[in-house]
Amino acid sequence: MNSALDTVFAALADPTRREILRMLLEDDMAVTDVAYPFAMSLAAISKHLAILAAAGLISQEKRGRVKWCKLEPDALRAASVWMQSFGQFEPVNLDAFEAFLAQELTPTELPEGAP
Amino acid sequence: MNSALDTVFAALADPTRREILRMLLEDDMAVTDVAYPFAMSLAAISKHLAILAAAGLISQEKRGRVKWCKLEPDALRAASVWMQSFGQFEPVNLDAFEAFLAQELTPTELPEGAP
DNA sequence: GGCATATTCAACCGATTGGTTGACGATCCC
DNA sequence: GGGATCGTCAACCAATCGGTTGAATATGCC
Repeated sequence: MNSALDTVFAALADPTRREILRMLLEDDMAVTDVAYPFAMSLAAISKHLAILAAAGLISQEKRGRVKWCKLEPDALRAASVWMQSFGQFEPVNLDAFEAFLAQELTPTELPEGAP
Repeated sequence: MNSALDTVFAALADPTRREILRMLLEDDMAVTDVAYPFAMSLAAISKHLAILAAAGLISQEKRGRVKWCKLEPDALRAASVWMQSFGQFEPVNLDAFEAFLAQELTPTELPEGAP
């Protein structure tokens, strides 16, 4: 029924894959460079990347010989929303939050740069 | 190394287990009652509950014959924090967010984490 | 052309997962 | 005591997972 959450959570359940995501948080990387710090074969990393891509957590684009991997953090949104529905620990009303955002951010002061 | 996130995300990767958590969000339940809506054996549900308990997502307390299952949403906190570290999808300044919360919530409905 | 580099494919392997069934141990209640 | 209810245990099964190795496919470079 809800296989998007299945694949996202399953992808996040492996520490190698979480570490890959953490690495991609800093910058886009080629498959070989992703594999370098890990004590496993390139083929294994290639499989992990395929799983992350299937979950939508990364995208892959081939330029020439090398395939670049890019983090797609939006794929975490559904999972995050699901988790927040249990959120006694994150008790905010999302509608109110979005209203807050809409009112707080002027067109010229984008979120990251806000003083 | 980081097996807490492993077990939590793995537990969340199964739709049956997520549905169980959703049910427990409404109220504590006995094992038999948890199993009732599912088209699978009681033993299967018992295993799912053991996995959720091992991940810390529920607690189980036996009173007489019946074993009561209780949601433990705090176990989601570590996973939620991990996910938010990727939080381009949550582009808001956290300070502003907390200010919003402080202003929006009356003192009687403060979240547990509020200062 | 020919070699090196980047990545995947295919076959295999052992361990784990999600499910079943049947037997079993507790507990409640008449 | 004895039957019904609650839940787990143990053994089994097919499918999936995470990894390996070796061959294959592109692509870049001299």
